[in-house]
Amino acid sequence: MADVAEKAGVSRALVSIVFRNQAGAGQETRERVLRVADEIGYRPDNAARLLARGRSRTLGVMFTVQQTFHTDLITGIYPEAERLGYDVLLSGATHGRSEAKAVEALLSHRCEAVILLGPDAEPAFLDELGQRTVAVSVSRRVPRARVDFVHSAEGKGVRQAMDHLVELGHRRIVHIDGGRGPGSAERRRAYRAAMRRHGLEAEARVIPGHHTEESGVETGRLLLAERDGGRPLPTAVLAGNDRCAMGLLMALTRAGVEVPRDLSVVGYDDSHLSHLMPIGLTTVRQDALLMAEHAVRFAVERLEERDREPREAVLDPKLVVRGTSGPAPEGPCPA
Amino acid sequence: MADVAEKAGVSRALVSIVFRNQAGAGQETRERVLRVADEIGYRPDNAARLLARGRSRTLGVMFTVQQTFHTDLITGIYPEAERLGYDVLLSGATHGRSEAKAVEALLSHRCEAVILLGPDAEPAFLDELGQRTVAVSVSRRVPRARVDFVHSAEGKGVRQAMDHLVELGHRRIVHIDGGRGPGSAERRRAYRAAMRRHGLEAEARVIPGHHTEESGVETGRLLLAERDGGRPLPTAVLAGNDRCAMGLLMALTRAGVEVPRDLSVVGYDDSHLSHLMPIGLTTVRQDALLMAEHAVRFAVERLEERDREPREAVLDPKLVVRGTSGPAPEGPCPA
DNA sequence: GCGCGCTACTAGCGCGCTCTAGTTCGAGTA
DNA sequence: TACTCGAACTAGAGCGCGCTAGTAGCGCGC
Repeated sequence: MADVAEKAGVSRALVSIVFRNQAGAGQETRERVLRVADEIGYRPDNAARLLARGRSRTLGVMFTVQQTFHTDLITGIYPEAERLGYDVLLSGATHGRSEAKAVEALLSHRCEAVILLGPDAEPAFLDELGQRTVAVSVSRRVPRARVDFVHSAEGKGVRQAMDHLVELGHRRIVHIDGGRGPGSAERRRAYRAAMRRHGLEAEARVIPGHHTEESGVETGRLLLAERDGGRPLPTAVLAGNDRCAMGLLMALTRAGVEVPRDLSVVGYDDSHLSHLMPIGLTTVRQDALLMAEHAVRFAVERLEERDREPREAVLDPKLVVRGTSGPAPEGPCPA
Repeated sequence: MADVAEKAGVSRALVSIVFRNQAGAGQETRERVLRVADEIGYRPDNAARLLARGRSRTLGVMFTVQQTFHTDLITGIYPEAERLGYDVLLSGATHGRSEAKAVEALLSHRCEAVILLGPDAEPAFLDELGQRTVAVSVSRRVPRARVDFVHSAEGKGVRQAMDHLVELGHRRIVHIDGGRGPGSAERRRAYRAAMRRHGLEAEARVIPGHHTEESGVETGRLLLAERDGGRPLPTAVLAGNDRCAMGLLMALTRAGVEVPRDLSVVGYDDSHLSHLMPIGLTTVRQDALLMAEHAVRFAVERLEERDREPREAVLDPKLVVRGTSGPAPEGPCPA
């Protein structure tokens, strides 16, 4: 920077002004400074910048690598953050790199706020984080923590899916649970409520699982084993999310079960996996772009107005009917 | 930091020593400092740290959101970087956020080296980047640029796939090209060579495409239209990558073409999509973990020994036979 | 001629840390 | 006793910027 200043015949402060696009520099000087900087190959150093100005204007995003829905969200986070003048830093939680570690990395890089995509951490951890900094949780509700929250109305999504299935004549509808996964608890509750509402309480069954393909495969195996033991297959399965649904489909199709003729499957997320299936996965769409925008806006607004209370955004999901759901094997029989 | 120092009754320098785990502090003092820091809630500020020590020990990783293979790579990058004492910063290229922008973000955050996952940028850009900093390209060869390079032996992978198909009796084998995608040129070349080697030169056909599901779908439509126009379907397709293969499968299966009975499909990458298909995608596996480790090691070693020449690592891929490849419809007929 | 306001610019402190070059002190050695 | 030496600790400069408070110069109205 000093070099640029000298070569352009101005002071460092002036160079600083030019690079911050601040008023107080003549047009001519401005151009000269930029030209010289380009020649020398000077680019402002972010670390020093952050240090000097106290604020980093950087949002940290923690996500789970492999979760395709998260990449959809990230795609939406970048432009919205840029629009509001914020930088974005990504930190992935993976096998062997815990969420805590990922978040720690973000904080030590001076992120002013953290956006957590489908966090799986302890509520206590999240609350503490919320006290320490501005935090937004996407997809996972954290009851009493000081954390903004963006999610889709899980209940509504599940209800739409269930109504769709019941309308198709399904009665033996099973739900694969998402365990501690984001949204699972709400989905499970909504499933139970829907079964009750349709008078299918006796048929209700929640199979424990989680939001991975493996879980779907396992459940598939379980159901097949039960069938071989005499218990009939369910006619429809509401999976915990798309990945789980995909695993289930794989296991069933391999065993000769035809979807949707023998059994219907509904996923959740409408991650870009959904339309990959040859027949297309019927699923509940969450508007990732909109969720991302809300998350960013919440973070930024809490940043600019520090004592503001955390808020909650609930977006309406929408059932997307594709090829994996069809009439119940027994044919329609209105309950 | 000053607060911690004061409260612990030591100098700031000593606190610094403790937090850097450096020799020069008594065991007792060390514990006291850490305890006080914890009480106050002090955590060292990375920006200041970087600034002060001149080196950031941070690797930047540019990846393409949505590319599942990249997430596989990232999973491998984190632990290896940590092992070598480096921090990792992620920056995604998405729709509307160019690779240049993503890289710029990394550099301005003081990354010492950049690892580019399947970069799609101009060779000139990459070369310039290589001059400016330590850069490693994964999957994409950059002819004369000052950039390390990690990839799998595309030729070998394609050859294995082609041998597999020919062995199954296929002769009309089509290749969907990956356009400018990483590895495409090599794969195309190897496909042509394999066809020639098997005396199928006359049957060789490369359909332009790229590494996305959409491209696969389009090609599927094209082939079906051609069939309806009288030109027979190929008996096997070697797709540019897994995503393309998935799209193709979707299009074909929807139209009633049965895989692998009517047509075999082979992908490339063995991204975690591959085992999702009900019947499992036959594909060429690239060892993401190993590639990630090499990339990190290259970057670090060039960092520690600055005048070292860029290197190239070529890893052997392996054909993974799953359900989408089977005997040619006409039955085996050794060429 | 004077003060006024305005634009274009500058000096220099401080952000939170690391690091070099010390100082202090007690144990070991001749 | 006089010294060396290493371990434990400290003072203070400096990393590359942003920012506040200021100065220089100029046209303006009275």
